[in-house]
Amino acid sequence: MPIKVCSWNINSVRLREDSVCRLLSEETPDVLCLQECKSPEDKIPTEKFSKLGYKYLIASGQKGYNGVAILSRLPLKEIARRDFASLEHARHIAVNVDNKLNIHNFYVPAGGDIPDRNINEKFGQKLDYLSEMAEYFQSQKPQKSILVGDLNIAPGEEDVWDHKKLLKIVSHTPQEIQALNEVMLSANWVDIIRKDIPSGLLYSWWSYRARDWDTANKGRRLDHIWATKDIADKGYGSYISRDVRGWEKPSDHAPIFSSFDL
DNA sequence: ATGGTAGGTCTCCTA
Repeated sequence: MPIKVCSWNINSVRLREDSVCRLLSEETPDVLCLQECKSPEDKIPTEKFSKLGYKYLIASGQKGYNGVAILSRLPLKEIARRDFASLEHARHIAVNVDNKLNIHNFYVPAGGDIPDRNINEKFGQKLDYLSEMAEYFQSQKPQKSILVGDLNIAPGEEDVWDHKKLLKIVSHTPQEIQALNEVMLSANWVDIIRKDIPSGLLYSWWSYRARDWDTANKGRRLDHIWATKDIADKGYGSYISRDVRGWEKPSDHAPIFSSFDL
């Protein structure tokens, strides 16, 4: 049986509980990885998710900011939660799914506005976070693993609406793209979304600030699904549900999907 | 060059 995985920055799981239910009903992923839950673990709603068959939830939460969670209809076991860059932020959780594969769910720091760590502390924290991710995976040598989440970096020219205009904008600077590449090389991760959809513009995020996000289409591909090389060939059928960005009271991110035939 | 919108710990912080 293939396992269908979804990653979605929900921007408040409590405000968008019904949107999560709608996504689960319409897209039926086996595992849903959420970021920016903005909720302590014990205040994440569970009842409606459970009624839809998603009985397993493992989360790392905090009040007001950040927060990651994994919802599943297959059994989950927590295998890690780490405080990369010692920020004391809830930005990582890792689980084993049904003894078949491991999933790391990340919410990488956005990094502030100015891409210079001497002026902007947040940019430095983002780079540190990424280098500690790389160190971690270098020592772990993960296998049969998936890494998903809002990595807050759009690495490719076709992952942003204007490559040249965005080169100095946090999320698309060469420095961040290099740091993300180091993470990728640390465990031979393969970008499954781009393996399945190798060319063409592809976005998963559109700012709330655009007057008409759909027409302007100034998007970025900030959300990712990677797999270790040993199972990369088993990944298929990736897609991004752009329609979800147009739902009532939307998150600024669209959910992304890949399936794995394990 | 600027400012635009959204969410939560809500006149301030984060994205």
